[in-house]
Amino acid sequence: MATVSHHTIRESLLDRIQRGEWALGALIPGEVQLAREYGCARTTVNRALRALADAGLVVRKRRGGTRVTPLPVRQARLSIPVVREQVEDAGDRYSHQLRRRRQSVPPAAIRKRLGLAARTKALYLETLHLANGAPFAFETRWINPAAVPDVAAEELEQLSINEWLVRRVPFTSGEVRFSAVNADSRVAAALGVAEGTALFLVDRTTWRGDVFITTTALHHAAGYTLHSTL
Amino acid sequence: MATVSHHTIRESLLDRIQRGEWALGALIPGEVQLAREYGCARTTVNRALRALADAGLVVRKRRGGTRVTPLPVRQARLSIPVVREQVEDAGDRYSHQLRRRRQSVPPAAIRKRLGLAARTKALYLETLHLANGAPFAFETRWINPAAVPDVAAEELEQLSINEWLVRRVPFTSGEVRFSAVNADSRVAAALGVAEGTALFLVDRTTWRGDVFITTTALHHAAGYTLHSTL
DNA sequence: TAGTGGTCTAGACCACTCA
DNA sequence: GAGTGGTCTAGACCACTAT
Repeated sequence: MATVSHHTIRESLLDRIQRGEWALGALIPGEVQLAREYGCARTTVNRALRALADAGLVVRKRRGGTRVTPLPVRQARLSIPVVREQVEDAGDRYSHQLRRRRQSVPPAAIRKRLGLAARTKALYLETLHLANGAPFAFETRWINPAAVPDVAAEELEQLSINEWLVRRVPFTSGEVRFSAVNADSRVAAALGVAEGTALFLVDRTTWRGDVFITTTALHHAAGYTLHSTL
Repeated sequence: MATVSHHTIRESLLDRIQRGEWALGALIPGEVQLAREYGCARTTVNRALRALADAGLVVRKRRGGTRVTPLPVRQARLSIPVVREQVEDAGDRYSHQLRRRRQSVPPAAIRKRLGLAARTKALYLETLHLANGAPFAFETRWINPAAVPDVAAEELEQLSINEWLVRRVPFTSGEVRFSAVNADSRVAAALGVAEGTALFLVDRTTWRGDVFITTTALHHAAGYTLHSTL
């Protein structure tokens, strides 16, 4: 029997969309109709269409049918790996240095983000990540002490705080922000670049339920590129 | 009857993973087992698990079972909208200026990327995108003339080339790169910032099948931030 | 070779929303 | 009210791979 997989149908529909069989914003045939066309169960067509909808290529509405997305907004999926993996995936040797570690009262902006009471101390860490011994990224991080078990200093020699948290403290949601900044003197010194150099900054905040866990700023060395396919 | 939806199961499993019921890398019960536990069809459990796998929280292998991802690599989904929408979504008024438009022989790097023969001319465009009249992003773009129908200059007064291409020329695949660069004199002048200012650069290349369509560099004004949830 | 996930089917009922 | 997608079920067979 002619096996018609949801992959086949997905590819076929994608092709038909891209060839312009249906205009942008136009209605495409319903699931029942397509199932007849392709000679398969409606479930199979449904799965193919759901995949296309996930990819943002069609928009589906009950009773309203399925339409080609009017203005195709392509989505890029970025994976945000642990720094060590980024370095090792590039074929480089990873190492890290804990540069600073203290308990202190965070600045107001951070305190608010971590949901701490005034004058409460939090854990502050500065880590330098290296690739083949050269600075790769400079990380500053605040940790909500109430949300995270104690970290022994010795542990941080083995595992960067970055990876330690990923392994030990699960989070339920998070936010990332990417931007470009000129290196200030402190970061420039840490990364060994000239002050003012454009750096790729990744800001991340994570929490579990409604408890903030940590917020971190990762300044990547000059030339760093984040890429993805569309 | 107690309706057990794949959403319910997904949430429940997510919760159990996040509460640490299974260690990182540990095997979780099979689909049949879970179906019994939740009192539903295997198909339903399957769908929930597939969703978790898509999100990168579990890894599934035939015969090998389903495991909690050893090192959870969280994925961020970024949508890359048309510049106009970015501006308008922020509540600003969008406008654009076509600053330059000429046919010329592209530099070797670009020529190679577009797959053009030596000395072939391509279309080069410079566009300034504005938000409330202030520079928002400066776009330079090379277009493979063989892949794209002629663009009349008048059309580009109505629609930026960015949006014109999205609407008129479907593509099948693409690549994006994000990085930080110091503004050179030309870009600095266009955006009205000091030379050396850190700018967020988005490089995009798209093609249809194996024909290159266009490659573009979008320099965003200082302070631009791209964000996403994890 | 056996066990696990991957997938398809045929049928059913539901939920939403457009006319 | 009716048509479309959303989802669940029960059963089946297949494909991969760990042992």
